[in-house]
Amino acid sequence: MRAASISTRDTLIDTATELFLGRGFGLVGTNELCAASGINKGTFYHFFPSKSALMVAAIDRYSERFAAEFNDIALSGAPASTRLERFFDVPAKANRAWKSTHGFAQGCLIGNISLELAVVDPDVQHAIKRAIARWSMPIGHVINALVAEGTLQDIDRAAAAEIVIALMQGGILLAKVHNDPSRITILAHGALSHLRALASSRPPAS
Amino acid sequence: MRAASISTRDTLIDTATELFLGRGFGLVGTNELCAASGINKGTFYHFFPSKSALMVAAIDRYSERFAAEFNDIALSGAPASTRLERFFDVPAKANRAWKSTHGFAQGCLIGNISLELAVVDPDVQHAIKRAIARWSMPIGHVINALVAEGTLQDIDRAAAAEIVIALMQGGILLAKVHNDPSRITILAHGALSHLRALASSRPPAS
DNA sequence: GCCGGAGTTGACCGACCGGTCTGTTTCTGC
DNA sequence: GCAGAAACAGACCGGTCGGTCAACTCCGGC
Repeated sequence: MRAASISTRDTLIDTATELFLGRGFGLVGTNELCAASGINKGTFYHFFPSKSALMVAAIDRYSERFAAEFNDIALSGAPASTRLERFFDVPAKANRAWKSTHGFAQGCLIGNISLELAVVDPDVQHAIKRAIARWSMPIGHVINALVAEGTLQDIDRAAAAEIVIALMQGGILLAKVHNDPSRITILAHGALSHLRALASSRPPAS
Repeated sequence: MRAASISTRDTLIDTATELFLGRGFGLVGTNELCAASGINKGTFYHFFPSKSALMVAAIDRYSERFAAEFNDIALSGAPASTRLERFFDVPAKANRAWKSTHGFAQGCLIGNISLELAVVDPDVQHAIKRAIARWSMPIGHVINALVAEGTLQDIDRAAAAEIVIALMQGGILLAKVHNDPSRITILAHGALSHLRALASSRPPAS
């Protein structure tokens, strides 16, 4: 049935996200993927031409899910500096949820997979760039607001948004190593100061 | 001969570091490891009980190499704030060197491998914690100096050092995604401001 | 001068890898 | 109610995986 087929594909993507988050790409096999999804090999390759194609789909869905949460924050009525800090709650919350069900902090699919496949598989590389671009938009929106209200000097929005993403990723790494999701939030406290220093040292026109 | 045996082990660790940096742990096989090292399977398992034991050895050597460079910077006569920024030159330089020989930015062995194996293999997890502790020492030394000279309010040294490491890791991720090692240096500019914000919001006694 | 052990070799192991193929079932459009 | 496509099943493929093993070389100590 068609409805079931869609959910089969979805199930595959969701379990893939779970497993790849836990052990990366190379250490998770197609058999395991199928078993965990409750489907057969043939069904797997009916929906995806390859294992790495599933990885791309997982990255896309994963990045869209987070982008939606970032958008909600960006469009909320809170003060811009508050919204900036709240962005960090998104990965922090996801990490806490994961930890409560799996027992350990999980990290970020984008950050984690980038080494393993970014170089080897161009499609994955593009998916990762797409994810960062998606996340940069709501974050850039808030940075815009910070500049407009004078909290921040004029600054390259895209570069600043990526700095924020980098701060998150750094925090996620600490969270993973120490198995403590609250480390992500700590990084949030310095984000605005960090951007301010960047704005004063590197004008956007440079 | 004994001399050759030591260098065989060293070769194995060095080529493992190269290969793991390029494609992670799971996607690099023992056969490839042996072929690239110019040795045989038996020799591999003469020196290491398992593939992941080699990973641990590679992490240890890798972290020691960087720790030595951090130490040099920490003990140099430069102003403390300059030393803080110079820490970021270490991964930036390594990334540039790698890019010039391999054509792409490589990332960091510790940051990259932590997802793949941190949970699965406790030995690797400990090696990663060891690496971060090693790096925290010279960085903490400079943070101490910043506090002593009044540039920074009193702050939890260990936590602050890990923040700096997190900033580096975030920068390394950007460098990898954009294949541009200079992204690491950009993160350095805001490091001091970031720590200052942290110091004022979270006193060390908390 | 030979003995023991470190170093090294490469064939070999079963398990599992990603992926293919041939069906069978189930839904949909007509 | 049937034709055709989409969904699903699962046996099967060659190859590679991490790891083992028995044999051999080489060298320092006695």
